[in-house]
Amino acid sequence: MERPQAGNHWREIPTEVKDPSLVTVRRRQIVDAAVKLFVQKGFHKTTTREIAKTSGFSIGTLYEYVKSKEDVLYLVCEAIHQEMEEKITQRPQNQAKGAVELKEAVRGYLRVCDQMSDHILLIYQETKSLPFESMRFVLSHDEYITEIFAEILRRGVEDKSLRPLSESKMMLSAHNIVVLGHMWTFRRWSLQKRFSLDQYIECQLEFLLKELAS
Amino acid sequence: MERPQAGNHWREIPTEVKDPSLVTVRRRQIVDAAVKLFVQKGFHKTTTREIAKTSGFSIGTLYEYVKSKEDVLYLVCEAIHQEMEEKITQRPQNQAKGAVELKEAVRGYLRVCDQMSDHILLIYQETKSLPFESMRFVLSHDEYITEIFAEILRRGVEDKSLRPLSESKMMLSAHNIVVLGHMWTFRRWSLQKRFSLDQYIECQLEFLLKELAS
DNA sequence: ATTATCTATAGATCTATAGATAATGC
DNA sequence: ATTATCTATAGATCTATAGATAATGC
Repeated sequence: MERPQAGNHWREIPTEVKDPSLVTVRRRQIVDAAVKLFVQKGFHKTTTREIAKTSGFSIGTLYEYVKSKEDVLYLVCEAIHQEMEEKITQRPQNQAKGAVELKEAVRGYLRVCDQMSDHILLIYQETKSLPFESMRFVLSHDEYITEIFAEILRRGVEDKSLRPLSESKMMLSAHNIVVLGHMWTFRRWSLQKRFSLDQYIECQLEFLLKELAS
Repeated sequence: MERPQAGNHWREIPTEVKDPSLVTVRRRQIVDAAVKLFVQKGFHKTTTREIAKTSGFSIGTLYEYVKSKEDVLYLVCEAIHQEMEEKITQRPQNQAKGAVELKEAVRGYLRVCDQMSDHILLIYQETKSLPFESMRFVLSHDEYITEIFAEILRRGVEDKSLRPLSESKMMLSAHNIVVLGHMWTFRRWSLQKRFSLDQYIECQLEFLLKELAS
């Protein structure tokens, strides 16, 4: 699964274990366990012992695959972002253009956010617990997603199905779109009183196209 | 300073100290110290000793004014919300109506968010660390702010300076407005590369009025 | 006498590692 | 022989409290 953008590589986390495929398997176990526990109780209230136990091995083994508890958090953030990027970019590239492409992309994106709401929430809440370097890697993911929408907007402006927009306004609109997905996750208790996912999507699209359509 | 809404009262946190005015003074010291520390290093990485020391008294004294560390977090959230509500509702009630009132209110709100960005961020990141009951009180603040904007939208629709909107779409738009302020805080590193606060406000208002103006 | 504050620490963690054991492959 | 895993625990916290001291007001 190639990363779609050159600048978007991940940090190497050191391990004591030699067999790379075993590292992959065990770290997947660690990530699955940790995601579950962090979503339930947050990073700080989860202990390394719990992570090890839920992963299916001992605390000693856990520390063969990571150097610290913060490494686990980084692996979790990385895995979540990879999953999001895959889901977003692997949408069937239908041939739509301009405003129609935008609608399709926003629909797809908001569905992904809905599926991954716990994970998005987790990242919002725990990113600041990462060491600075790791945090920068995590934040760059967000810029990447924003850039995807900026590109679609540029194409829409070019083919005149969207009204003319300065580069800055295009970026702002891209940010707004990304945030539409996040707000569905962190305001869900409030929003879901009134809206199903589909209603939310269609209403937001209506607003968005009032803003942008030519 | 009357609370502007009846349903919007705060939790009582028990104390061992008899003199209520002393409790007010000391808790203000605690909140000021804790806000500073939590913004810097987060709730979990801040120790009760640090809070006591920064407040200017001993750990023993701290525990005369709160029962637990989580009480401190609750007091912090409460103080931040009070400050926000005051700043938002005490805007000079100019006589503007409809779309103009909306613009003024959004401008005022986004300025408050800019001033309080560290605090808004803090609440986003640490609310889930509160015990359930406290969390509900904190979340109700958000609904209150949203309702302020919903009211303005209703008036604008009524006087026809805004286009007709169903009650649901009005609520959604109110949520969107509230989130405009929050996103300025949690995407500031990205947004401030391109926008000053004033530019951000005017661009978002332009988008918003394209959506809503009649 | 009562209230507020401080010092000292009990008790309960939790992370990370050292050293022992089991499994694998030559 | 090497690699992976486990057990047991060192060492370092951190929260919350008990009991001692100082300050206040009658």
